[in-house]
Amino acid sequence: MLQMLSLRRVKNWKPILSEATSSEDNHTLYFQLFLEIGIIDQLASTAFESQLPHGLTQAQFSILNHFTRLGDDKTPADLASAFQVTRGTMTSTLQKLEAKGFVSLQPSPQDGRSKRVFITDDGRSAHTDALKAAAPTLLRVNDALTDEDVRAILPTLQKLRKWLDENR
Amino acid sequence: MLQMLSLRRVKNWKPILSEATSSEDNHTLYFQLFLEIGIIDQLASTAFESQLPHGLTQAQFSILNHFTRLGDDKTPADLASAFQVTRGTMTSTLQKLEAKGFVSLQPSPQDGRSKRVFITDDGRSAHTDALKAAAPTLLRVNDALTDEDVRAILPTLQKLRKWLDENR
DNA sequence: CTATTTTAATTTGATATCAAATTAATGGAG
DNA sequence: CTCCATTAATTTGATATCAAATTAAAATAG
Repeated sequence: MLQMLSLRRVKNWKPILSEATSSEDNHTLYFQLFLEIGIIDQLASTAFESQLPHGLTQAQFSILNHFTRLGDDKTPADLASAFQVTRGTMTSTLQKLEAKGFVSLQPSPQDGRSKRVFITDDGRSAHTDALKAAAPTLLRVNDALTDEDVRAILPTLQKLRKWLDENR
Repeated sequence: MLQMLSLRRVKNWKPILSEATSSEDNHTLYFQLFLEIGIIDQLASTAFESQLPHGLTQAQFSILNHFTRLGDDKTPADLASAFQVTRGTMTSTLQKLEAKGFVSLQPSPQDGRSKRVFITDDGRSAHTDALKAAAPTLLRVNDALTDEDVRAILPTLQKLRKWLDENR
């Protein structure tokens, strides 16, 4: 499937030595985009994780965050799919969260193979603590970008994210 | 690279505070920005890494890419700092690259404790192979974004990346 | 109904990474 | 010069993750 998209069939393709609109190939432009995004993600993730309370990893925080927004009562398989990790990884992450008392796992009434995962009151509280801890660091980014900067680029990033999510 | 340990794994995020103060608006705006960036990075990295030739990991490719962009003759400590990994991790990654013949490590003439890392001709060639392998996938993104979309957001992303890099 | 296939969760073995300990070399204070 | 603190790289032990194998239950085919 990917092979069908040879260079010459892609819209906006230009010969390498063309001076038409840019000194760089399209693929270089996109590579640059993903390189910037990758560096930003790495720097931001490192900063964020170092502030998480209760010994939470980002994986653990992400699950609490998911539950507070979209509700709990999910299967481990649901969560593995939502976060795009293997079920084995989700088994491990949920065991860590359960050991901390932040989620509760119960057998599924409908399916003897399955389980249902719920967030506990302590889990909700830990999630709130994490958001509070992260806020000051997030707000420091105001030294680099204005709100208008962010609002100007968010729609394009959302468009890209949705496309990547639907075309993976 | 960071796998699930990342903001980028948090899908379907929505602001908590619909009636927030401007300060709270701010932090949710920036949280949303980093979530979009994180998800994009995760999806793009997964797609990219699966196409890498020569058994290159993303960490290994990143070093070859760094050398072709910014020049080689760096110390392992320089590279560890540039990529925000520990020196132990960099030791390991460089050993893998050296085993493949893509970099060469030489004792520093100035400092008996230190080494200098160089990219080899095979390393440059592997880097080119990787870019060629990735190009078709990168260009598919043209289905989601125009070149103008990308050129419009790149300066803001660069500004953010530079600020994060200088303020970590 | 029984046998087979599929699915859910877990376990196992491998790898990438980190933090902390170790080794070796440098540089500075006396 | 000698001793001590610092620095560069590596090693070690731990953890998060993945792919593949395993176990148990459900769904399906005959």
